[in-house]
Amino acid sequence: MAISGQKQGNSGPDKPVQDRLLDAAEQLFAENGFDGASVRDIASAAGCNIAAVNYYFGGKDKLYTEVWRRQLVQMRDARLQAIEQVLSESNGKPSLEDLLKSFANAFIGPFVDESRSRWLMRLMAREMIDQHVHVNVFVEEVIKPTMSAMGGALMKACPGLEESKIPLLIFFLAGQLIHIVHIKAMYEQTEMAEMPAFDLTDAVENIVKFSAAGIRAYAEEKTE
Amino acid sequence: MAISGQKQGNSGPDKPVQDRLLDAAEQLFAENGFDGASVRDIASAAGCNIAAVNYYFGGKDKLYTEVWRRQLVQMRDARLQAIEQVLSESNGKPSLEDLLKSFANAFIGPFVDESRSRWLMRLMAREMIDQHVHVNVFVEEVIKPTMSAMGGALMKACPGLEESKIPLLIFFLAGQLIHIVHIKAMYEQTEMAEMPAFDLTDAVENIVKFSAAGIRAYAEEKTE
DNA sequence: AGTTGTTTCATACGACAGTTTAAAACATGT
DNA sequence: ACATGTTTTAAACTGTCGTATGAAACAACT
Repeated sequence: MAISGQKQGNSGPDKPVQDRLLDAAEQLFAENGFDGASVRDIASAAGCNIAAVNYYFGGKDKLYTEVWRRQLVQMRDARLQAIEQVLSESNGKPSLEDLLKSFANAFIGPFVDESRSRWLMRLMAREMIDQHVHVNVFVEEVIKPTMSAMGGALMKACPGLEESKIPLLIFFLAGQLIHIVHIKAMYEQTEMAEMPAFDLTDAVENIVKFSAAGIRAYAEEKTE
Repeated sequence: MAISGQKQGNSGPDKPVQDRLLDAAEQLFAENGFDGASVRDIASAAGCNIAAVNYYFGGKDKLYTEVWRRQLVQMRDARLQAIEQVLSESNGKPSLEDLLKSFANAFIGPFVDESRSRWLMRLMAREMIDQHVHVNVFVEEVIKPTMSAMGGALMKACPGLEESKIPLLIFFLAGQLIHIVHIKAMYEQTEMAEMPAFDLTDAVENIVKFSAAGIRAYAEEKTE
């Protein structure tokens, strides 16, 4: 069993087998769920033999964990980078709207980017329920860093904010963002007659406006 | 195959087989997912033979659909009733906070009520992803009636609201509510050290405050 | 050329899934 | 008591799943 020393083509359809497996698994797991995606389908989509997943990853579970971990770090980095960028561009004193908008776009970015993986949301939503990989790694690798960075940035954008309420406020923001991605997916799968069309970027703008007002309701508290 | 004419004991452990199957299936589907819950387990939990699910429901899929439909109507009724009650108690002019609070409690009520079914959220979250029963019935039976009733009530509580934004605002509210239920579930499954304890009723109160401010940001628009 | 270590392949294995079947048990009306 | 229709049961059927195996193909180095 060899792990290192690959050719690392990194482009084109002749990537190393591990990468092809990870890519195929990411898509199929997200589309059909952990149980719904068979090892045979994954191997077939990756253009290799069934035994490859056991040979390289030691089993279906390990492959899934690896797929998941790959998404986690990228998700966290995108969010952290978006926050840092807003902070640096505003010399440490960003407007609340700018911060929210940048965070929101980084948050839902992976879910709408068709070129990379628009199945990520389903993959993540499944994981929130099925818990194949322990919750702790998600908390430690994504939630905690994100909450910490975003909380700090919020304090700078809204100096009057009560610190103890900040995690809750971020939860509210994240909840709205996740939900509109779900709604968007629902719109794509059914003909919602008599209901208005759904535009994601428009929804994000409104979340920014909505949440900015909600957050300010907590910032103005201290001044009264 | 007989469907009608049961004893309808309606209490105690000697309910008709169909009901026992539905109850057991509801719990096991929610706990382990559609694939994770085997017909054998369900029948065993219901205290009857494996063939009963095919005999009475015509297959695992049909049983699942029936479980789901049973939850849908009850969910919708709880929400509609909460809205109507607030409207009647305030003679048609409810305060925004009262309306939001009542709706929020009706919304998350089924998810926290341990006596009835605290697995409902997982069941519903799964369904949002896996789509075993067509989305249309969910849209028609729950979303549309809820949006219609809540939208009308919102207009009465906030006369200045722009009507076209109302669906979006309700989505935001629902997104926050669903998310805190998820967060609550995460807290219960891991030891979130260094993170504050999570109280659902407290979170709901804050959602009311947060969303009331957010909604008013759209109500005061017309007056400017 | 030959040896060695790695990767691919077709195939087989055991387990468990949902469903079907046919007989037994039961209830009901005559 | 009998006949009739309904429900329950145990066992078998068919298919698919994840994994294991051992041989073939390949690459690299002596």
